[in-house]
Amino acid sequence: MVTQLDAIDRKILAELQADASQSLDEIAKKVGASKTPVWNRIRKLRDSGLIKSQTVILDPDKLGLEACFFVLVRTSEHEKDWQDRFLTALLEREEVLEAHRLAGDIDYILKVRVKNAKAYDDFYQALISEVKIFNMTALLSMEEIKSTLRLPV
Amino acid sequence: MVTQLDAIDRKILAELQADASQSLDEIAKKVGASKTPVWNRIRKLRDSGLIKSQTVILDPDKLGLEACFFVLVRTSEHEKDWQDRFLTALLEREEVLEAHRLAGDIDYILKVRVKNAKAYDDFYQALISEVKIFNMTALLSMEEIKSTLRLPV
DNA sequence: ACTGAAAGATCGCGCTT
DNA sequence: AAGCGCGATCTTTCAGT
Repeated sequence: MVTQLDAIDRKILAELQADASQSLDEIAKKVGASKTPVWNRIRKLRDSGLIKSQTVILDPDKLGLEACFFVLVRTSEHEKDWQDRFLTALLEREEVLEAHRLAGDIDYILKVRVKNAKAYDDFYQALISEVKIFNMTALLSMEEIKSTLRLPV
Repeated sequence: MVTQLDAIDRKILAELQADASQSLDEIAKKVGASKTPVWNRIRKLRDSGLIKSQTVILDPDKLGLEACFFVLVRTSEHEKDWQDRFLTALLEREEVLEAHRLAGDIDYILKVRVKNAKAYDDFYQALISEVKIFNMTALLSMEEIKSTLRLPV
């Protein structure tokens, strides 16, 4: 936490998270301040890195990416070299939307978006041919109940 | 997939995903077309729902949300009423960033962002007091290797 | 379907209180 | 720090290829 946020900063962040295409005037009106202070605050939030970027959210189904898997990965290898190769493989593959290194029994979890089960298998085969993996369990999402990157501010 | 995308649509989507704050001029130049057609395409993409929304991405650590858990949920109840209450609970809780209903052994997976382990326990206690859950396993993320909502277009 | 132009909105910033 | 206001820029529309 770089700096303390006040109530107005939080309102601004909430508005931007809800819809970043709003004009400065609209945001200013909603948070109950005028343009200049709001503009200065947004700039500060950007510069501090708290606002990392601005993007559009696409509908994966409409892009034909209808299958979502969560993949639990266990490895027997814990050397630096193996880890580097594994990480590189994950970063390079655009079907991998998230990858986390975990504490405990399971070493990694991935979120993977692909066209269908066949495409997942292609991904799986490609990955295990690149790096040795002890065990990989895929959990198939049947329904996305909730998906947000809206953080409580 | 509502409509077939051509190469220019894909380039536009890639640019918008990379940085939605770019001006129309910049995008037009990068995709090698002029403003008006780009503007018309973007509007079509919006109207079709392929572009769902525009938002800012915040840094969770800088907001003090330093703990990320993936939660595997098994339930013994499969009635509609139970499911409704569970879904409502998930949708209401802002620390739940993602929730998927799964095929197979594990019924649900959640992604939960909170301040610390204590905050996770608060969430956990609140949830199990609201709805009966057979088994819940939390996987603690040690490191976010990759996190993107950038879909391959 | 693209180009170019032009009206209107919005931004970014300096000046003032 | 907040408000005003102006020039510059960007968005959006439209007539003409």
